[in-house]
Amino acid sequence: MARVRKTVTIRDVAEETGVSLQTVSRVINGGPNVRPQVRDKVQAAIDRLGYVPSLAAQRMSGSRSYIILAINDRERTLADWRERQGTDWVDQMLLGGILTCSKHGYRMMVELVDTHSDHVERELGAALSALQPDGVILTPPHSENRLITDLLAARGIPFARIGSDAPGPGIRLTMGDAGAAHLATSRLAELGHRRIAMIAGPAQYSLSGWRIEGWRRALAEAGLSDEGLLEVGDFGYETGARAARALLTRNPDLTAIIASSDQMALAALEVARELGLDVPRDLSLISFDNTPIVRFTQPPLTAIDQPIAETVARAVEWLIERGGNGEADEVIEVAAALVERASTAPARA
Amino acid sequence: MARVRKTVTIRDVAEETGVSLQTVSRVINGGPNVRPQVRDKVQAAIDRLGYVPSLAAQRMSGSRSYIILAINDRERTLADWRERQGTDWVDQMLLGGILTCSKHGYRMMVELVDTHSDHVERELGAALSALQPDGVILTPPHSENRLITDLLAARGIPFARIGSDAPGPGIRLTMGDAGAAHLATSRLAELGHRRIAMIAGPAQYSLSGWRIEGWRRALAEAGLSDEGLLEVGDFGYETGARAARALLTRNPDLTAIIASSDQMALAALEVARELGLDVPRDLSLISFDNTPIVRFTQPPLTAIDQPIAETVARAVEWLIERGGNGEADEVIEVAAALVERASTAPARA
DNA sequence: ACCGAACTTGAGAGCGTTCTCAAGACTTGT
DNA sequence: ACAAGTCTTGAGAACGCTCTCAAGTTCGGT
Repeated sequence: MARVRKTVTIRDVAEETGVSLQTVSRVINGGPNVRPQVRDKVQAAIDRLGYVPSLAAQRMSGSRSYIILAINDRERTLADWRERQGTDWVDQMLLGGILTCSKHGYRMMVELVDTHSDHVERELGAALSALQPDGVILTPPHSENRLITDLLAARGIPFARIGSDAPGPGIRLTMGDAGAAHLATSRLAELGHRRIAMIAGPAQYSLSGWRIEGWRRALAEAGLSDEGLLEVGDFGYETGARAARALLTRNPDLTAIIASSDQMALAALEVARELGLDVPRDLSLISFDNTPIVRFTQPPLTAIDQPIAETVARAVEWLIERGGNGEADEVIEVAAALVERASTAPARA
Repeated sequence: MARVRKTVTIRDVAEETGVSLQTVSRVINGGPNVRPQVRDKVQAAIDRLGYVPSLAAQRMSGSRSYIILAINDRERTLADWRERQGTDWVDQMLLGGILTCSKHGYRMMVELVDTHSDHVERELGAALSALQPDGVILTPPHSENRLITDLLAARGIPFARIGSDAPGPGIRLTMGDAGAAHLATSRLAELGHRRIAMIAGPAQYSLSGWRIEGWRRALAEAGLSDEGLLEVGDFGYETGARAARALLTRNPDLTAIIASSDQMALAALEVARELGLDVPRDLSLISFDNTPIVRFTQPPLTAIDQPIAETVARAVEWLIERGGNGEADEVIEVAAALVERASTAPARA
């Protein structure tokens, strides 16, 4: 019915109630110093007219932009996407972000930025100038890129670094990578495995190192060696397959593999099949990520569930609630969990 | 190095080059009537200063907002997400949209809106008022919601309806659902299958009907009956399992199933396994969507590849390029393809 | 050369909000 | 009851850009 042709502005509300623009503005922003009676009257008019402040205008007048910008790696995102490998990381992140943003009246935008180019600064700078976000969320590997963090710090934009605990500006969020790898490895040792390999992610991701560290520590605690048991992939299927093949041919006594991504675990599963190994009878397999895919493989994979959505949600919350005030030398750790499925079993005798 | 503390504005560029704001604005927007010499000088200054126009200010001054808003169903998105069922639809859509938007200097935002609530109008209206997008992309089931399309039409915002060909305002994009179902069914008939069942999606989605129609037509052409071969699910795993069980117990002679989503196909695969049926020896299976999951099941599933990303890309392109000018009684059809994998085989003798 | 047309440039208003600052109304303490 | 606050309200500028419109400049045809 209320067929809105012309945009309803704060002025309409002011005229409707007979107060000044400023008073309406105060009501909108929950500002102090407004008589309850006036506040109610204005709020009623807002509801009646269906008034919603224009984001653009709010931004213009020097206040917040109500936008949180999430930066993802373009190259990897595109590759995942093109090959339909399951970009579920993006998905989880987006949803965790959108939900939390909307809870606070914010919006989330996703920007794909190329890590490897010299244009990083230009690309990111352009996005920041255009959007003027109130906060930025950096995912790996951008969260470890000094160029980027410096740029953000110089502009005074609060930001969160996910998957990084390198010192420097910005709040840091991690997902308990070392602990998770330790947990997975210990569990395998508990099941009687003595030769437990790791297919790690690329070295430029700190989390790769943390996982290796957790794995090594658990091995040491169980009195096991890590010799010849580490291979590195790039999180993708191809390198995962190569790594698995190398591990399995080099170590005939291998009975368990921990892969640093679902894709690499999938590859290991396939390689095992090719080599005539049964999972989990001959080989136990644990993956990182726990994207939807691993529930439907044969057998379903035991996996470390990375709480990406929750982590991003926490990052958003921090940015909105405390992003404004100064230094943030804080590390938030969101715990990952081990989801046991059918790809793990006691070691063969 | 150029450590930007204060935002660079159009005024800085104007002063730097000694021309008026208006002239700089013309250069930015590629407007006509600027001497090449002046244009170059201004452009050089823009590059030198690293100037990027503020989206908010551009929007304010009455021109475009450079924002395309994509509306998704909140309920379904959340359910998918919570259960980690793979929200790949969102993913594909987002990426297709983001890429195309950024190619044209636009941005894409995702808004989750609840279909079933009476608040649809309010929720969407608020988003529109706040963002003032230059175009809106509606996905099913919103693309068929009269309340929504009317609201958009009344506000004069160009919009694209994906997965709907119901007459009405807005451009419509479909993904060849009838044709795809026909193709899948014919292929199965070709392989010698005589009893080919369909697990369809819910009736409120037009595409469910189109797929049924394509299936029926192909059956008729092959001289086959559809009796007792149709079940309906909600695209999710649970209802898919229920439907598959019903079909398989009711029809002992059934040798092929087409499922209207990957999740439902996965469910059918599991039900077949439970019933001791081998896929594809005893039962052929074709799914719709072709999300990453189906490549890694055992066996990998033959699937109709829904070109979601491309469809959204086309929608975005249309909105940006021709969204402005008036009526859009146009239907764009993006073709789906059949990707054959190991879940289909000749009918058992 | 001359006139009208087309091209090029600039000045100023306006978009919808919030910020700063000042003025008026109401309290409180003595 | 009066000075000194504290609350409440409003006026006007400012944010960065594009629009409209008018003025100045160049060009083509005769």
